[in-house]
Amino acid sequence: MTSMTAEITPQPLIVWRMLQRAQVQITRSLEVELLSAHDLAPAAYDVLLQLSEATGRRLRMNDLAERVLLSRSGLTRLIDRLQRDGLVEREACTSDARGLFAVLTEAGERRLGEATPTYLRAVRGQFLDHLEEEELRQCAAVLTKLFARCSLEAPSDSPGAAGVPAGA
Amino acid sequence: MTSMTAEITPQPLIVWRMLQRAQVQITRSLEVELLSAHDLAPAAYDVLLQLSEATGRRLRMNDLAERVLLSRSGLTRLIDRLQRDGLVEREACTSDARGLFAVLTEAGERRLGEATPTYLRAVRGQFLDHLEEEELRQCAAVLTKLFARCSLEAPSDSPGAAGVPAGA
DNA sequence: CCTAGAAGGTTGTATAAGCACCCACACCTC
DNA sequence: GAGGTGTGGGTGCTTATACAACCTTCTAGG
Repeated sequence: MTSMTAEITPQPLIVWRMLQRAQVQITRSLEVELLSAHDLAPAAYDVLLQLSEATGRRLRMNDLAERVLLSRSGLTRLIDRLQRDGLVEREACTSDARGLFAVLTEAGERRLGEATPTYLRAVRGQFLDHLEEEELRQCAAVLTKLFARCSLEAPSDSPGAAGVPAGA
Repeated sequence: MTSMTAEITPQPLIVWRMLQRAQVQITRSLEVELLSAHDLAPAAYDVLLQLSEATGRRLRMNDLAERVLLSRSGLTRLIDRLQRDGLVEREACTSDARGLFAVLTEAGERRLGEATPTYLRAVRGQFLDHLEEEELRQCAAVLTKLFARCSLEAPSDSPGAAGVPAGA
């Protein structure tokens, strides 16, 4: 059993450790698939996805950086790469000369479309498929609670965020 | 349901996205605390922790790399840094001249001891404290299931891992 | 207006991590 | 016991990311 001397890892801590490992391993497997099949890093996929969901398929750099949890400089470089590959473009913001939009291109949309089945397959295969509906609901509840109670920023489409009237 | 136009992100997917964000944000906050208070990156903390839990306070490089989910070269460099700071030492393996042990030093143990309250405070404050016992149990159950059913490698002290006969 | 300061983005630089490759030793077969 | 294969670990190089400093433009106050 886990105890026999002083208990170094109290039970709740183990949950944290498991969570960490699970997340890392799932993410890594996702990364491998996405990279090998579509030459797309997870962060890049995330950018394309966020853009595709945004109105006008465009987002201000700053806004986008927050959504994908990247520093602004990190996003600058990521967009550089995506632009080089023709998946996004930068477009000036007419109402604020400092501002720039990252805009999803046709090619970017296509690439996102190609990659999405891979993405879904990976996430389901490593995660979602192994949970019952009930368990999934529990996860959702727990996570929602965390976002509400910690200072965590919820994803734009989670319950508690704008466009999703929770109980609907 | 969540829909109102075409639902781009089916409900289960949202769980995944929330999980990702939560994990990243918690980890980041943990990193900030650990770095600012103890000049210890999370990976470094993890290494010290694993060593402290190992018998003889030592682990083979390869073994350690697996436990902290780092590539071998990544671990080589991390141990380099920790060794430079006097927190671990390398020690030859008598039974296999190729092998090396990473060994926790006194200083490393001390540093781990200092950092642990910070670590615990962060994990609890961002995560554990916000969940009821019941929710925690649900999380544990879900994660355990994942480790069992996916090809994920469980942490050494989780249920399902070696020295831990689940029900004990 | 003109200036002070804040905000949006990019650039310089540092760091951690991974992959591919390399060397030394171990094991196995003959 | 000599050669081939595999394993443990380290090195060279590339990459993604962060932080800090920077430039430009916007906004407020005088």
